[in-house]
Amino acid sequence: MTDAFQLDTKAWKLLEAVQADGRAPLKTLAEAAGLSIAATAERLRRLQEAGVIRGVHADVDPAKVGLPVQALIGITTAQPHKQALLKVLRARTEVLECHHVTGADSYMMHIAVADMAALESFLGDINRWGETRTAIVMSTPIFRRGLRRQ
Amino acid sequence: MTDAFQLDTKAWKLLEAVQADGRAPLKTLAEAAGLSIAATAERLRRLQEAGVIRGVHADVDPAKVGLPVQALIGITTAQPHKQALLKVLRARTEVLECHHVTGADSYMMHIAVADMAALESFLGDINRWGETRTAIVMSTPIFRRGLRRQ
DNA sequence: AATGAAAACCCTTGCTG
DNA sequence: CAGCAAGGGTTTTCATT
Repeated sequence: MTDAFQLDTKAWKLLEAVQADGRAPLKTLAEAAGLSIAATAERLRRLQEAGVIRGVHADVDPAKVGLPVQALIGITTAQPHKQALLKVLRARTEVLECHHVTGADSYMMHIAVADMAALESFLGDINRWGETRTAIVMSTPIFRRGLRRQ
Repeated sequence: MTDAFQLDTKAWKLLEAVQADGRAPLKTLAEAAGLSIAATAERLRRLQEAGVIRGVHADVDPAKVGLPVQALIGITTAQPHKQALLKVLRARTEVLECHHVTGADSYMMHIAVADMAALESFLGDINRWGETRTAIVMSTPIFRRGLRRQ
């Protein structure tokens, strides 16, 4: 189900190229991978079908659209409340990402909000479901790095 | 410098469309935004120039390329060691993302590794720079959700 | 800023080696 | 998988508003 896909050098070069620029024309990706255009199109199609490439998405800067404050929030919730909490989190546009994790926290999430008042309000709302721990993001020195061949 | 960009309804529709499918043809994006193809291309160009769109990237599933174990790691480091630690983290392909945060932790990072042995080895290496706290990611119920109009 | 139309470029398909 | 060619789409450019 979640098995690793067999990737040769050309597949890795192709993945690196399409991670770097998802809108690059096939011609450019083909040159990067050392493949013909037709072979590149076919490989891309298969990588997507296999789920190696989950999608291609524009990355929008939260700060540029009015959400300059980011935070990482952990929340400890009792098992019976997990589903209700998740439903609430899914409904809140502030939540960029949320992981179900081992340890003291049940969930760790990454949020972006307009200002400290919005953060306070968000925390007030979710505190109903458990105790939270919040770390404000000051900067992001390593940002969503593409996967490379080990 | 990091000022919010003025976005009208059509710009938001365009952003939503290109976040949903970064490789969609201009024709499709244009229909989603209610613009002509030429106007769509021009707006996309300006959104990228302004940094609202930071890039368009293929999203590769770590599990499918041999990195099925993910973890969120916090590390507490004394100020004089921060630069050295960051240099190490940048050099390690395991690190997907790393935030400089407020609170007890200096950095919070998201990593993907091949197995528990690789996680143990990674932690052993960075423990030289400070105390770490590790949460294993069991699942990711909310994954890199695109930004929507508030 | 937006439009429509022309020109340039790109992608797909089918074929051969 | 490469190369080629034909065709149909797509993107870019540009004159116009």
